[in-house]
Amino acid sequence: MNEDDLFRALADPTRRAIFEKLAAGSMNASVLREGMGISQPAMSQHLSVLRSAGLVREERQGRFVNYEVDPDGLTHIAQWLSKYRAYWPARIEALKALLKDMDQ
Amino acid sequence: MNEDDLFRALADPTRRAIFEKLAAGSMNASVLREGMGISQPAMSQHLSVLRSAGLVREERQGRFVNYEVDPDGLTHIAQWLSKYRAYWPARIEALKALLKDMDQ
DNA sequence: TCAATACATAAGCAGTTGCTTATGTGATTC
DNA sequence: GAATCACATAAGCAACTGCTTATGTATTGA
Repeated sequence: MNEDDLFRALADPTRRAIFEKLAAGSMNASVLREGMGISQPAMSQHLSVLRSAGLVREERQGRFVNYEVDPDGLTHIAQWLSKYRAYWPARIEALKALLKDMDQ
Repeated sequence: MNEDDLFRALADPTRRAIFEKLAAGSMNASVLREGMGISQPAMSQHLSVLRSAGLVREERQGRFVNYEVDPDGLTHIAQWLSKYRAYWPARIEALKALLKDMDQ
């Protein structure tokens, strides 16, 4: 779970779509695959990449494997991003709102 | 300058190193290449990728081309990240500090 | 226990990536 | 204006990626 794995995992649009879908709520690999237009092994491989990047974690439930967003990966990106805060324009309203949320 | 270009640009460790070096201060491609162990064309190609991703911008100065961090790319990543704020653990102190900086 | 289900792994392949050397293009300097 | 310097582009190539089909491995239920 290093920086390289993280950015490389997010570099693929299909994996970002999977991640985004999981962010809406945890689900198993089969449900996750619905409407994505890829084979079952492809999904399994993508989930493996996301998992070793720390973006997703799994929990076996019977013969299903439930996947959910792992905050660790997101935290790592936030830390990477924070290194460059000197370059952020002051007018990022969305981010300001985010910070206010975090103060609660 | 879409999301795909952004994450794909950051997926390469050499490009992240270039970006990090530029974050410490703008400089031209030759100075940037010092100690990086890649050829001049390789550097030119990396800078081209970073530029079309919106992470870096250039300004010709005589026969030199000065490169600097483009805040647009970072803003875009921050926006992407903010979509998943629901999953951030409350204890991200670094980010909290960042937010306080931005309120000024 | 045997068939079915959910998922992972193996193997192979076409397309992409990052690098190199070679060459082209502006800008400067003599 | 010819040589030089800073950088970009072209072409080619080895390595990597993301996909497929085929097969393996747990888990469940009849």
